[in-house]
Amino acid sequence: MTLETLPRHKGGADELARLLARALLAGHWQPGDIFPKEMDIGTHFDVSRNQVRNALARLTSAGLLDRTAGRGTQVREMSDWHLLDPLMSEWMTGLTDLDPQLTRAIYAFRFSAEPVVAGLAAEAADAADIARLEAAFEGMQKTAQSAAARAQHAEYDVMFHDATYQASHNLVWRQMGHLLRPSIMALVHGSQHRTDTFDDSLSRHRRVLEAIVRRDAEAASFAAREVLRRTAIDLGIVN
Amino acid sequence: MTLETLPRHKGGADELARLLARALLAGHWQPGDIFPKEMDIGTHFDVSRNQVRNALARLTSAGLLDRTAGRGTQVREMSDWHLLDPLMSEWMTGLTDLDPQLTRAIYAFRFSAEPVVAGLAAEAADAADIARLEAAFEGMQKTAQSAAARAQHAEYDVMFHDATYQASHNLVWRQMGHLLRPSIMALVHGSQHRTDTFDDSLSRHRRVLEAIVRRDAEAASFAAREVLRRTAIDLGIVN
DNA sequence: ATGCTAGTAAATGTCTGACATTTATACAAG
DNA sequence: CTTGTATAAATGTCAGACATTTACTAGCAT
Repeated sequence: MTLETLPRHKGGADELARLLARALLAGHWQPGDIFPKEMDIGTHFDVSRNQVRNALARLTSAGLLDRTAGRGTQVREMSDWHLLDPLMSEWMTGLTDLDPQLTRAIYAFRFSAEPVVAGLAAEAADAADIARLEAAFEGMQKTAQSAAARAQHAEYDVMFHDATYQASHNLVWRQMGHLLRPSIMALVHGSQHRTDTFDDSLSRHRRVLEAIVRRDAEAASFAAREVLRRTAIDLGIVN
Repeated sequence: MTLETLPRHKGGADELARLLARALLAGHWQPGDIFPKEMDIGTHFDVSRNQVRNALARLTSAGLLDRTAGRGTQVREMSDWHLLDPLMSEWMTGLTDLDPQLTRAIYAFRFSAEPVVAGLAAEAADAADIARLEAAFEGMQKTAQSAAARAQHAEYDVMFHDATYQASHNLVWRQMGHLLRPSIMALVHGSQHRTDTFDDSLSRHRRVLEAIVRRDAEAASFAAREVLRRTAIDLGIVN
C-alpha cells in the first residue's frame, strides 16, 4: 500500500494522525507491513518532519505502529491495538469500512459486558445519572419516527448507553463508554430501518431505564442483554 | 508540589515519563494544579527540552495532563485518566503508595468483570490457553509454601488471571489483562500471608481452572467470583 | 562454498536555536 | 467599570545538523 491514494489534509498533526489511523483501521496495510518512512509522508502531505513525527508518535502510543531506529516503521498485529484508547474511538467513529472483525469483537464485548454494567448502574445511579438516562431516552423517542432524524437517533442511543456506563460510578467501566460511539455508528449503516424495529428497540431500552430507576439490578442486567440480543444474533455472536 | 523531591534519573525520555507519571499516580499533584513548565523540568533533570516534551506528550496521551499554549500544563481529573492504557499499568506496577481510591476502583471492576471473563473463557479456551492456565496454576502451587517466593507467587497469580482474559478470545477483554499486574501487586503488600490463606486461595483458583477445562461457563463464572470475594470484602466493595 | 568482519547506506532518534502562537496579566484611556 | 492595548510567559512549530541503530553488501579467510 502506498500513500498516493490518501487525500491531502487541511489541519495540523491531529488531522494527519487521524488520516493515517483511519487508513490503518480500514485495513489498508497488513500487520507486519512496513509503513512509509517519515520523509516520504512529509513530502507527500507537505508538512514538516516534526508534524509527521508527532502524528506517528500518536499512532505508536495507540499500539498501531512499532518504530525502531534503523529498521523503520512497522504495522502491529490487530491484537496489539489499544482499542480502549479514547483516541482510537475518535478515529473509528464514522468509519464506514471499519474492519468487520473489529466491529464484531467490540459488539461481542458489549454483549457480555453491558448486562454487568447495567446491574451496577442500578445499584449506584444517582439523580443526575437518572436524569441523563431519561433525557437520552426521550431523545430516542422523539427521533424514532422520522427517517430524517436517523443520525440524531444514533446520538441519543450513544448517550443512553454512555449514561449507563457513567451510572456504574466505577472509574474503569466509565472509560469504556468511549467504545460505544464507534460501535453504534458502525451498525447504523448496515441495519434495516423499519419502524417496528425502532419501536421494539425503544421498548427494550425503556425496560432498562425502568429497572435502573427502581434499583433492580437483576432486571436491569436482563433488560440490557435483551437490548443487544437482536444485533448479536445478526452478527453471529450468539444464536 | 515542586520537583525538588524527585530523584534524578538515569535513562532517556521513557524513564523521565515514568518518574513523573508515578509521582502523579501517587497523588503528589492535585487535579487542577499547574504542572512544572518544560524549562524547569529540563534544568532540574538536566535533559534537553525535546526529552521533556516527549515525556510530557506521553503523560498527555495517557490523559494525566492537559497542555495548552500560553496557559501551561495542568493536571487532569482522575476520572479522565486512561486507566486502560498499557503504559499506565506499567507505571502503576510496583507503586506501593498508589492512590487507594484507584486500587479500590480497579478491584471493584475486576470483581464485576472477571466472572464474565471466566465464563467466556470456558466457552472459548483452546489447548494453548489451557496449557497456560495449568502452567500458571502449578507455579502458584510451587510457590505457595515459602514466604521467600512471595514475589514469584504474585507473578504466577498475574499469569493465571491474564491467561483467563486471553482465553476469552475477545480483542477487547484481552486488552484489560494489563490491569491485572498493578492490581495484584498493589495487594501483595497490604494483605496478611498466613499459609491457610494461600491454601484457600489455591483451591479457589483450582475450581476456576477445572470449570474452564470442562467447559462449564456457569461454574467458571461462580468460581471466579469466589476467588475475588475475600479481598472484595476486605476492601469494602461487597459485604 | 561458508562464515566472519568491516564498511556503507538508510532509517529513526536527539539536540539546538530561533521563531510562531496562544494565553494571562497589567495598565491606561474612555 | 469597561475596553483596548502592550507585554510577558508559556507551549507549539520549524529547520538543520548530528547521533544511533539496523540491514545489507563486499571482501576476506578458513
